[in-house]
Amino acid sequence: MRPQKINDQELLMGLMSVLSSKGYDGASLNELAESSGLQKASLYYRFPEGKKEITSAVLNFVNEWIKKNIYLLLSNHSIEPLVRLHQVIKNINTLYNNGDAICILRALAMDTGVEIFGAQIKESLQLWIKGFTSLGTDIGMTEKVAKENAFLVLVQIQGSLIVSRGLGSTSIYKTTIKSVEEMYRT
Amino acid sequence: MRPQKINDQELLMGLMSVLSSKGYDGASLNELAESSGLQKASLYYRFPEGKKEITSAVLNFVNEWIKKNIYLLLSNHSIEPLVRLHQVIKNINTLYNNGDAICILRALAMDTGVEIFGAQIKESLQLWIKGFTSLGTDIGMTEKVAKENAFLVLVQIQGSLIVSRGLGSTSIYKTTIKSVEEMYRT
DNA sequence: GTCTATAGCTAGATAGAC
DNA sequence: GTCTATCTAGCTATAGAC
Repeated sequence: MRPQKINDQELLMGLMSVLSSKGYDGASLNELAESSGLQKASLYYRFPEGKKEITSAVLNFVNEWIKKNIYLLLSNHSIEPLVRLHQVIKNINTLYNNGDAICILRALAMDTGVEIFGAQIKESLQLWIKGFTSLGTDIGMTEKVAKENAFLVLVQIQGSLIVSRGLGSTSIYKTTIKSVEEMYRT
Repeated sequence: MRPQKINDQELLMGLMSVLSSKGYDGASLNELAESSGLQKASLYYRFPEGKKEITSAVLNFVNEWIKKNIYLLLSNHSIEPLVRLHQVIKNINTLYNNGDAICILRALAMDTGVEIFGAQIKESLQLWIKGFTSLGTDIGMTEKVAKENAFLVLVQIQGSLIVSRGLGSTSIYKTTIKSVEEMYRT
């Protein structure tokens, strides 16, 4: 029982960055190993089922991150709604490197990825929507309007990440983030 | 000089569908050949530089499609603005199979694809934006507002495609299309 | 211009030393 | 628990018949 060279958190963060930027098919085990600081064979020790298990573990990690940093925070009634939003926006900016990153959920939502990881992707998106719906009702929106706005936030942020990447500039991401903040200003 | 078994248009359409749903790394030459109705070696006859040339040709095809079915149509002053919009929406619905397809521009906008095809992706996105900006100014928006709305249309449609795929339902795509139509109702 | 067959390589995955 | 070395399958790409 040797000590772990790399702990789970570091490991998953490295793996996530490769899966996000390259996608499931594009991420090779060599790259995944390199980014995580382990050799291929060691990755198989940590994830015996290989690439599928690696990806699934990363998606669980992402799901936990979203739960903690978006969903639970937006549902936390002991914090002022606009303060929650402000903190969540900061977290989202960190997650997406201020618009310069590819969302792993979209990277994996190709034919290959959806077939295998569809349920996990859906779960994360739903957490996101539930969080923003909660925020909306807390500032006085009806359930219906709050849900519509929550979808709009998700749609616009995902879309702005695509367009930012396609145009090679994060300015539309930044504009979009500002307009999201406006949506909840009372 | 044998006759071509498959013409360029059919060929490119088949290739596009695989590249859209699988992405650049995920699309194998075997799949590309199968979807196009030719054998691998025949694909190399048509595209001597291989997968890169195939993808580049498909992106040119997409660019021409967008130019004709979105940009030029939206800029056609001899048609009523709202009629142009209506027709363009129909074309977009066809392109994206009413929300059930993956946009090839987003499929290729991963690290691997952007590095090689970034300029072509950017060109198509800019055509889209220019078209909707034209529509906006024609119904009385200032240049600034028209451009903001054009970005919003692109961002929302791209985002709604992602979320539709992630949730396994096209309903948010359809809602988004309706709200786009609303944006230009005078 | 399209095909079958195959070369050469890199992918995912495993064996076994330490 | 991590490593080096290696297996096999599938990949991109090519050769050469028709």
